[in-house]
Amino acid sequence: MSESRQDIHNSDVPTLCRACEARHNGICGALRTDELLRLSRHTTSRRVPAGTELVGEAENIETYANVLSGVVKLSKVMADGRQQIVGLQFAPDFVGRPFQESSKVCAEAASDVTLCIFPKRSLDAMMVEAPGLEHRLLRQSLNELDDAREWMLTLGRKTAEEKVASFLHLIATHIDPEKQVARTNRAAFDLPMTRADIADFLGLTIETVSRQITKLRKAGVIEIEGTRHVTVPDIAELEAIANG
Amino acid sequence: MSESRQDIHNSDVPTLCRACEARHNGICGALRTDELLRLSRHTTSRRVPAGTELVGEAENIETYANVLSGVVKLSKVMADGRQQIVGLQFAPDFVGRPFQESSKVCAEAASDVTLCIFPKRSLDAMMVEAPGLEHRLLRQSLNELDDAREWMLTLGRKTAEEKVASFLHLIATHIDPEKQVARTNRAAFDLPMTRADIADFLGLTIETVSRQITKLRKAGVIEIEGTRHVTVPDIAELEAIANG
DNA sequence: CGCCTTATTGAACCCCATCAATATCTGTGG
DNA sequence: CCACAGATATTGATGGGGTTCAATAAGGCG
Repeated sequence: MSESRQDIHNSDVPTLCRACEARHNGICGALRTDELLRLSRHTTSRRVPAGTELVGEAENIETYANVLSGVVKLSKVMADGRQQIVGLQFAPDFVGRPFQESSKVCAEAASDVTLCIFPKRSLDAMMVEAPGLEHRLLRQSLNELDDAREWMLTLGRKTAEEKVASFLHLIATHIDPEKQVARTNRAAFDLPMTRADIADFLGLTIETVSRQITKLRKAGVIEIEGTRHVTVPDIAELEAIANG
Repeated sequence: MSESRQDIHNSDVPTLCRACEARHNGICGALRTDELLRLSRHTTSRRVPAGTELVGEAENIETYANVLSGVVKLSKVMADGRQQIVGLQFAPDFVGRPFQESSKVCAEAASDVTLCIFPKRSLDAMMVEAPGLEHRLLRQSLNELDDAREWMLTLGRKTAEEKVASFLHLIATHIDPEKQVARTNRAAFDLPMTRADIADFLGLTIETVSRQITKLRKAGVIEIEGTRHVTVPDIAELEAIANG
């Protein structure tokens, strides 16, 4: 879990990584200081504005990345344009698909995003030497699989109102990597994506999303300022609606 | 990919494993002969009839398993009974959730199933020694994640007809582990599950599934004998319908 | 054959999509 | 600072795909 915890304050650790590792619990935590240093030589930190396409669907992958801030959306598109968002990556998630030449999804910055980008080859090579890396990746993959399956239940069986409530609950509990599962029953945050994105995530239309948000607002389950800022006075109530 | 290929015919390999490994490409392929032998001491092969619950939702996990034949369904249930199947495991898939005490899904035999069952502790211990095991598990997890995301598109954006066509295509291409992606454009197979299961997999009702199957039959896309046996004269056509 | 489970078919309804109009937000330039 | 324009969001009216309720038919197994 934290093999390198004592390394965090080691002055040999790249500054970029120190700032990251101190707060997050990403895959790089599996690396020893010297490995981290080696990887960081080919690493660049980058800020990209919302809407930037990081990897196209069926496109060859040359790089991996860690999300440092913001939200990355993974989506799939059908021939006739129908779109479905199949995953949201928050800090400190790893973005990439090892063992595969090309991506089966499109990765795009949903909000403004800060990324730590490194070449596929570098990490692939390091995976052979440092088994802890594969261990971390396996853990994250299994968590993502749990999330994906949880979302399949939402997509397949929930009503529009339950879907929107589920989405708001997801964001409320994931947007801020600092306060892990805060014990307060209250949350305030900015929606990291447009109504169109939310609709594509929920398998709904923009109009239905808008109507359900209005409905939740009028019912006092959420409060909204502008179109993006949401306050949830009672997260438990929101969760109850999300789960029927 | 096949580190132990030369071991397959080694007489030291447990008979159970020899029969399995020869045909399939499961996670045990990552083990050396002596490791395989050690694991096999705690391993039992078991046939279970359709409907057998293997792991309950939120139940503690004591064992893992490999699917040797048949289909295992993974499902989630809401408080009010709404159900969604979130994964289908075919031979030689691994069934289990490492790094977690309890399961977030219910695993149940969809058809009659043959399993190779081993204690969680045994494999967990072996994962520490044999890094190749985690490598295999990572590969399978990433593939399952790809599958889950593909299915999210189906659940969120496809019509009932496209969903049923997608399901039939999935079964046609996965039911028989022997003939990997057969090059013929024709397929014949038995549906491994009831209409109720299919509905729960597609996020539809039994009635809608039945109507869409009838529709595909009348259109000549599929032929049906009894309620289970399906023939697909033109898989490409089925796939075209599945993808809009 | 007869019983029970599973599947099909029919009719009415409803939730969400679609089409359409209006409102609000955002940022840019006068 | 305000006006304007394009993008984004809300709200309304209508319609359709899938659900629901109900009845009939077909398998499966003693």
